[in-house]
Amino acid sequence: MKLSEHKIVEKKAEILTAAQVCFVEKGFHNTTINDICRESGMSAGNIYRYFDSKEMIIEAFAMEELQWMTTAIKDLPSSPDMLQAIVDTAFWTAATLMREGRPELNAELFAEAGRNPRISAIYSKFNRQLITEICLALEEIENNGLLVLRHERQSIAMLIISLVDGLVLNQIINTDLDIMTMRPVIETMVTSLFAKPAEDR
Amino acid sequence: MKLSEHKIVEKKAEILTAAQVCFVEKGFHNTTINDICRESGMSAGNIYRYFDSKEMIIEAFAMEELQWMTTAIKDLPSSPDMLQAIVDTAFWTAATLMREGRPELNAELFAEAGRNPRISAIYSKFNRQLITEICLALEEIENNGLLVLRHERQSIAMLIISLVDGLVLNQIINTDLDIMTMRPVIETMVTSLFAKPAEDR
DNA sequence: TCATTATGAATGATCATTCATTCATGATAT
DNA sequence: ATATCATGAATGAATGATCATTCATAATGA
Repeated sequence: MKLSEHKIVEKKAEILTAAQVCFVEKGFHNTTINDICRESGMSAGNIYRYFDSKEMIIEAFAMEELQWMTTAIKDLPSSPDMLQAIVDTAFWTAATLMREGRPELNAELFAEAGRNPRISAIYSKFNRQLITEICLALEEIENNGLLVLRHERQSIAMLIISLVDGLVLNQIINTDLDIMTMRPVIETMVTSLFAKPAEDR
Repeated sequence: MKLSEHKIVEKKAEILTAAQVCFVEKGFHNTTINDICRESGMSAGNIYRYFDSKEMIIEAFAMEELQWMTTAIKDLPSSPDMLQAIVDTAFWTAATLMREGRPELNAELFAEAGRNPRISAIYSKFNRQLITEICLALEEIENNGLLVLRHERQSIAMLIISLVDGLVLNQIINTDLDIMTMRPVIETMVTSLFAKPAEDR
């Protein structure tokens, strides 16, 4: 009996979940197909029915992981206090990315992007989306006139993204880096990028 | 004729330089000993006279790369304008780490630290040194009384480090990220962590 | 029964590591 | 000065392990 499209997606997801567990502890390249077999309870041959190669598993995984990040931003609420919304989202994103082996996966993705053009392309695409999204939010801030941006929208967006990425990755080597206690500092730094219309620069 | 201690160090350095070239383009795990042979013009057997294993080459390389970072900070000048010195050093460090395949190597190091306890230990050690060094500079700022820290010393140090790391790594996936145009934003963010004594918080 | 899914041993490639051998150079003896 | 030796440096083919991938076969179920 042929599997429905839906069931196929489910199977793939199952494999990717197993792969993720392996990737966290061994990284992309030290994870073997057999590791993924063990973790998913599937045979090697069967995994190859759903993915053409190990490479494709890594790619699909990267897509999924990065997709997560952009959807997280997508519902950046269009609240009256847009600045607070940005700070909250940045903080929440960092906090979420710091749980459950996520920092390790992020490091793996950066490293892979550095040498694998396909992963790099995927990452770039999502990153551009992310920047665009943040810029839109910044535009909204400018338009409502309560605050002035002290720098270019693009630059501000990149800096916020970098700050979050940096915090997440540093968690790997500094396990007692507690994001909660960082909140006030993050708030100060992000807020400093804006000024009241009167004072300007 | 036995090689002098000095010559041995030189040989090792030669191998590490070749390894670095390979690591940039293929990462630690896709680099083979033969790649390093080709790049260094040495035979496999000979390389094993200087390093016990590929693992040890990676470790030695990590040491060297991280050492660089701490020495860069070590001569954080004890200038009258300590705040400016910190901003300058952060900026200069980021700018330097963004050249010549360094972002790729940094990503590789983070990824490796996430799964290899020996690399993680090395990285943690250097990171602690870095934080200590920055905290000392912050203490000096507090002592001379011209500025007040708006947050804990440790937190400020970690945030600055994270910001720099994040910028460096984002360079990998955003090749038109130009650190020069980021300078004013970095300056704003770092400066925001301090206040004049009068206003305080 | 037959179409499809699943298995897992077999295949072939790649690699880290080893080791028998060669090479280079300085010391020693004539 | 020349020939011989000794020592450690360097080579690169061979070894053995590990893996991604394939495929002949079995299970499943409509």
